[in-house]
Amino acid sequence: MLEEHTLFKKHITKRIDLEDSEFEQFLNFFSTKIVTKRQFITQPDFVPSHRSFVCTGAMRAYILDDSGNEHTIQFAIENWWITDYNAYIYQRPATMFVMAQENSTLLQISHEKELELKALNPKFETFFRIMAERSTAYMQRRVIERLTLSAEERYQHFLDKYSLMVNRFPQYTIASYIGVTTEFLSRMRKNRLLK
Amino acid sequence: MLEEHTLFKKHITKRIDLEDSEFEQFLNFFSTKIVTKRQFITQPDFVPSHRSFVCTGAMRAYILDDSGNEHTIQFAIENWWITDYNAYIYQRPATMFVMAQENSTLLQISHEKELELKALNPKFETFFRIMAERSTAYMQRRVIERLTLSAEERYQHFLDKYSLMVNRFPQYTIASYIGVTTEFLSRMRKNRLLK
DNA sequence: AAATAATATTGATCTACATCAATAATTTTT
DNA sequence: AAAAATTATTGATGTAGATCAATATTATTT
Repeated sequence: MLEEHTLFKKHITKRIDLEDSEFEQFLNFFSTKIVTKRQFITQPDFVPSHRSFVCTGAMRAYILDDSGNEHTIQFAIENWWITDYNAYIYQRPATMFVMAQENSTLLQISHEKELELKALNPKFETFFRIMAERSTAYMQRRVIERLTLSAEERYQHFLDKYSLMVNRFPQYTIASYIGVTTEFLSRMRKNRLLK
Repeated sequence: MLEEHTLFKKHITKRIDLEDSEFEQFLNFFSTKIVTKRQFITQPDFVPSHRSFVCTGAMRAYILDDSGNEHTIQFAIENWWITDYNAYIYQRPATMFVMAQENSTLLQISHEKELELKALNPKFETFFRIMAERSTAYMQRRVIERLTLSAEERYQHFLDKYSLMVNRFPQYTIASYIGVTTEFLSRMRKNRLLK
């Protein structure tokens, strides 16, 4: 089995218990896609046909507001999933860009195939349920952080939780993820050094 | 069948296709709970044992930050589900209060029962998957709104989308949901009148 | 190794929103 | 119908973080 498939298998079987043959069946619904740095896999106004699992590399989802500012919605490195979630599940035109931040290898499943897959075996349905539940929980934590923490605290949390991301994404993308300008993040970092 | 069960049935069967007998089975895992205004069904430090569906009434989930300020995480009126999501799915101590904002009737399922239920019939699993997916999508929209919209715009969106909520929850709770102080929301409302 | 493009820093200034304190209005309880 | 409790408004003032513009640094391409 290919190296990236081993990691994918680990990822899946950590969440649901599968026979080897079941995993093979699961895997068969996915196709490999290679993207190069700065390449987009999703763009506004196009319905995103796939959900992507990052085998190697780094991806980022962001939106552009009316003033032309980027706001990072999600980062994804190895073993993370990424897509324009709203657009994907409702099969509506995307509002996000999903871009390769590094050359990346993805495992992709189409929306149609995903429906088939879930119908095939209740365990597969369970897998997607668990993923969705955890995503909700994660998003809710993000809402809570935004409501209750200062910019500095949000940055510290980011460093604590996503230390692996910090060095792989430009600083301005992290600023846009925690909800500050790149200038302000720069100043916060300077202040920390002075202390 | 009781009136509230009819609404519950509609809610479920809108998402998955069930025989009457299957719905009866589903319903059997739930118990009815009546709560009076200002009563808490979840408090910080206690593991929330249940997920609740509001048959009648109005509930609100909020957290208290270090300065003692309330931040509303979720509103729920008829046909909405509510719980401390993170705490419930991971069965950890809650960080939220979930409080009755009006006298309410709830249909509750315990975490244990929910596990049983999902194992019983793949359709039930599908139901929870769909719910979780939509919750993720909803939460993500909220993250995006917070990143891209001004306080006024967030308030307008709230009015547009949750007009039914507006008159059933105190204004300060709406302020805390969109992420402003009650004073500032009051001022925004005044400015709108002047225009 | 230059040239170019992308990213990060710094300074000056501005503003959206918070804080604090008082009062007014509304709802609930007795 | 008062009294008490809860919620909403208003004014004065403060500040976290934004904006704009310039420059410095780092990474990428030729």
